[in-house]
Amino acid sequence: MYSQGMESRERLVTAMSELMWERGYAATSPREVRERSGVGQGSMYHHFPSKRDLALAALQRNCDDLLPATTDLLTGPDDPMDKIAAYLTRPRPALKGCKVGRMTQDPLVATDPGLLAPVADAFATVHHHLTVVLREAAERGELSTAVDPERLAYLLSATIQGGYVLAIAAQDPRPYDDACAGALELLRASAPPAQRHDEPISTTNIPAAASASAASERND
Amino acid sequence: MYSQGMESRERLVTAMSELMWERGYAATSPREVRERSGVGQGSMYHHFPSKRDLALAALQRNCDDLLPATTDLLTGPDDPMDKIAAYLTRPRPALKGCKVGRMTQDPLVATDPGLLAPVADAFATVHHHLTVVLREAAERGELSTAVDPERLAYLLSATIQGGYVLAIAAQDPRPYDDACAGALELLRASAPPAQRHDEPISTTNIPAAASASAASERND
DNA sequence: GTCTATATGTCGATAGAC
DNA sequence: GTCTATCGACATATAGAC
Repeated sequence: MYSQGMESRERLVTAMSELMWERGYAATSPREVRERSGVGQGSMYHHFPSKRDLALAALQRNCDDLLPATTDLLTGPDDPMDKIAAYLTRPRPALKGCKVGRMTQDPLVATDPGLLAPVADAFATVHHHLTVVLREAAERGELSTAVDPERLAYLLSATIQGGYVLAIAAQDPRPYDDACAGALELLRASAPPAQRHDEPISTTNIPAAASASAASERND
Repeated sequence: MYSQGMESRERLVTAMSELMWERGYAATSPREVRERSGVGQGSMYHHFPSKRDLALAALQRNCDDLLPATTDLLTGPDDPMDKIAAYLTRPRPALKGCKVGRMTQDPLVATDPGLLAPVADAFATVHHHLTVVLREAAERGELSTAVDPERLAYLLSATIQGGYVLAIAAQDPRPYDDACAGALELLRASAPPAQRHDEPISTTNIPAAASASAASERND
């Protein structure tokens, strides 16, 4: 139930949004949406002729919720490697998974091009920005020029998405935090020796990732 | 429908196994299992008192199907970095996803410790073997000693699992192939200069990953 | 072990009054 | 725009004969 001032349509999208994150698309029923939103059966089908229409609006909403923060960060004025580090260590809900990425594992979404489109667009946008920043970092000698920035960009997105999978399997955010921390350290370790300004090579006393995943509720 | 010689119980597990991969647990109905297995209603509930019991058997089966190949590879006699390379470039069904990892995205599985256990065990086993091999590689100077092998092991598993997410979103195996290829190249690029015996540093003419994901049907 | 019949609930949607 | 009533189909079993 949400505040009375919120319009029905808005409440429906918000409820569907949350439920798709918590349970996925196929597993979310109109009844649950009605109950959580406090909107009646008639109103619901007035605003959205089918469950799929509501899901499309909710999916779009979830993408719009997550993308701007990432885009702003990656296109900001900071040093490229600092932006990569910030992207990889930003707090994320490791045990809840990604509002957007999770949708790819729902067969009803993955086989429906219309529903998959916003998800594909979101990942394509992140990939583009990551590629640009990684290329800049390589040009400054802050990471290896032996690996294609496009590939590295896919690697970083995959690390985050796969980190969720490992964390949920283990019911522990650590695999997520470790995967992201490992990616960042490996990027830095690949930098040409002249430019390396991080810690001396050592296998002991590696600081913990300070469980970035525990804190906030950002995502992709 | 499967061969007549197959026992009912076996046919049920096989059908459930396939359907859980294709559609997930929540979205698979007893009716579909009956139809695909050709086993009648009575027989089904004779062998498995509930859908969950059948799912547990199918999940166990999927883990048993995938683990041995990985374990054999990683504990084999080859050079550590060769084993890592083989693990990362092994053909996998990028657009179908992982039979085991996919289960973490099904809310009904993720919130049921009994169902999640075989999944958690499978990932823990892979993580253990990867850690051992990565540590060996680091000791031989074939990759950076600046990154904890445990973290790298999580990174590699996450790369594969996240690669599936990106490939399905894009409906194209390339993000999967690129993420894995990028991880391997980055590992190699991180090796101390003395031991690097791969290609000279260059940003052009990087060979394609030869779409490993298209070929076979191995998975995790 | 396998079969057919039956049961109870929910899904996703439609109808039509207000 | 919102309400209540209703619908046919399917989900997840259970009952009980063979």
